[in-house]
Amino acid sequence: MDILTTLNSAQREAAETISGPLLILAGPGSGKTRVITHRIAYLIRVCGISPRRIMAVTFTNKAAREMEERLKKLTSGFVRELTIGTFHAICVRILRQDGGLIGINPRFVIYDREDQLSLVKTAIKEAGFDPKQYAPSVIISVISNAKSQVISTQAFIKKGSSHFEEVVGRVYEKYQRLLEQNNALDFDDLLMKTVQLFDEQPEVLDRYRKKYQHIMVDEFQDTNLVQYKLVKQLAGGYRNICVVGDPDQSIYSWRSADLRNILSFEKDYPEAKIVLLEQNYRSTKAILETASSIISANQDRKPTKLWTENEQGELITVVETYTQQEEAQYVVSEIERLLERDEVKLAEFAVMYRTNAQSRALEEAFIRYGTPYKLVAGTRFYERREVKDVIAYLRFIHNQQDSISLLRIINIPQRGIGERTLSQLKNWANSLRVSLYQALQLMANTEGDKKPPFNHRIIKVLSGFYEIIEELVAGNQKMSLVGLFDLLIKKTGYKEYLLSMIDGEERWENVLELRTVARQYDNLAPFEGLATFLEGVTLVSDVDSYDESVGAVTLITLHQAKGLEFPVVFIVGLEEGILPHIKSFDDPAQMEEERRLCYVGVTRAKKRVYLLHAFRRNLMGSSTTNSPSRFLDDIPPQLVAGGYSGLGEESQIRDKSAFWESDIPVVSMDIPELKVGDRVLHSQFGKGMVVSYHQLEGDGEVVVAFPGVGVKKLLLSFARLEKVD
DNA sequence: CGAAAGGCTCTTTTT
DNA sequence: GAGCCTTTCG
Repeated sequence: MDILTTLNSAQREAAETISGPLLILAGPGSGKTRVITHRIAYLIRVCGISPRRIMAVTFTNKAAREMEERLKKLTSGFVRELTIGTFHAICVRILRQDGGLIGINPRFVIYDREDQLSLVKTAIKEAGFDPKQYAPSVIISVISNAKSQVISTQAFIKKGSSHFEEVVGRVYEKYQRLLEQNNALDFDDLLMKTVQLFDEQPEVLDRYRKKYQHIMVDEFQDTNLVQYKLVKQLAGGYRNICVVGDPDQSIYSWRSADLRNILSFEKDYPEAKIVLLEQNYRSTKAILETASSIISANQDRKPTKLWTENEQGELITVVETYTQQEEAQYVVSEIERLLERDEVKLAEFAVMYRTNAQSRALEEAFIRYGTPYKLVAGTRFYERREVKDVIAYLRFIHNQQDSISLLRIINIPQRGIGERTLSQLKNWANSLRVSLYQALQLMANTEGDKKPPFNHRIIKVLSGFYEIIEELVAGNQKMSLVGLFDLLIKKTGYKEYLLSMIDGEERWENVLELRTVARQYDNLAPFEGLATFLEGVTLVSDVDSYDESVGAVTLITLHQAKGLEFPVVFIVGLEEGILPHIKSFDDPAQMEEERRLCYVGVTRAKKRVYLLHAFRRNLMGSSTTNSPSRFLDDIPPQLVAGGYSGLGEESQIRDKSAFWESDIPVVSMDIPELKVGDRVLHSQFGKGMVVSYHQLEGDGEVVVAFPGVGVKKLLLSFARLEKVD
């Protein structure tokens, strides 16, 4: 019983309700995660339910990991057999295990957005259309939407009414056939095929139903129809299904998430108990009131009664700057100001924005001030070319039907296999009705008039590639993953290839980082290691690698910020056209989602909120002027420092502009000559060593490793580095 | 065949 | 401003 003593009465009720359907409507900061973890701990420790009979679905892998950590503490250990993960991760496991029954080869690879794009392009062409006339990305999103609602190709074609739908229908059909030929599934397939598996194989479903006595789903407001169906299938036996969500935080409708799932839940489970978590433990009264005033302007919602016992707290700061550069500069100088007052640490700040492009101006300001920051989406490690190349090799070694990977790697590093060679190979493979790789196999293993009609040079280069792959495939039978990795680099000459490039060093380091990731799978059996590794690298998201313990300011999109919290939050770009985004202007439902996005941002904050907007902003080269976001109008002036109520037509900021400029440190002092390996002294970070050095006009950009502090990118003119011996 | 240069189009958010 | 595609030249 002691497990639940730290919970308030509503939380406790939610945690104690273990049988039957349960809907928890949890406002921001209401201890939702606590309730879920404590509920699971209660099931295990008090009710004696085996962890193996519990499934918990989270929104990100990171959330799953954290929940597991917390549970380890609460249950003193034995959570290993718990099924916990995202819908996608859980479905992959199910399909590898049982997908064979609906014709899925367990060696399938998962196609990401980029792979999808090239496959859809092929599909469009094969269906006899022009990819320039029908944007592949649009077609992908229509197909994805269909899959999210478990609409098969046949069903799609049947219901298609417009000409466009007919086109998509035919492309959809081709696309699915291509996926099959490549033995690949896209993200949506992982979910849709699992639902199909359960539909078509009742005895398999029955096995899973019997296994999972308790199912919990977090972030339920952001589930789509296929996920809802899946939950419904699995919970069909015991009906012990607990879903947790907040309609006001639904921000993924563009990914086919459907708020109506909450209504469906109440309808499908009329006996469901509903628990409201309304006490907020996170934010000050001022912040909560600001958030409420923003969200209450939405028409299509039920009113809520969020409250907090926390103090009133600081007023909200609303700032208009002239440009986005000044906006960024304000953020950094304000952070530096608060840091000096010693109340807050670097990691306690977050800067949030609507679009990734906005991070650039921020980054530049952080670099200029030498203020450490971490960009959550920034690097997109797994989308880097060199990382994708190596993964494509590994993927192809795992599954030689994967022609998308084959086409990616066949001429990297350059082997003289160009477009013409490739089209000859394709034609020959098509005429024999075999895959590209089977064609290579035939070419290498047949003699006489069975030989392909290629000239000598082409046969030679293609054979060269084929032999490398064969050797690697053989290696995968007996080597550890890292062993295979190293063999791959050696046989392909990939390291030399990278190092011959201008930014080769950095790229090679990324490959080494990927190798470090691979090491985690090294203790698995040869074949298993590669399979698990590939699964892991395709299903990771940017937030998954986000580490809050790093001492740096967080730069993050509003979408990614969901579920996180920070003492101080800056939201930038509160402008008409940005937040709310221009794409939502003609659709009231989308506009409401923009508002929820703003609400999510504000409710991340514990102590202080800054809302910024710029008068002038550069978008795609040209400069635009935006008026302040309509969301700002909904904040009562008494909550805003200085009683902001819109600056009106005559923006005062133009006069202030000079003030901001004077705040920029002036380049005047001597700039030390530095080179890699030099030791330097920084007034704040102490002693460090120069890791890289870039000469700029009248300045220099250095990356310095400060022991115990971390790696920092600095501009010499601002960082005031001193060279030491 | 491949590197380099020039011209085009878009930009929301992502498992 | 960048990424993608096409064209051109070696």
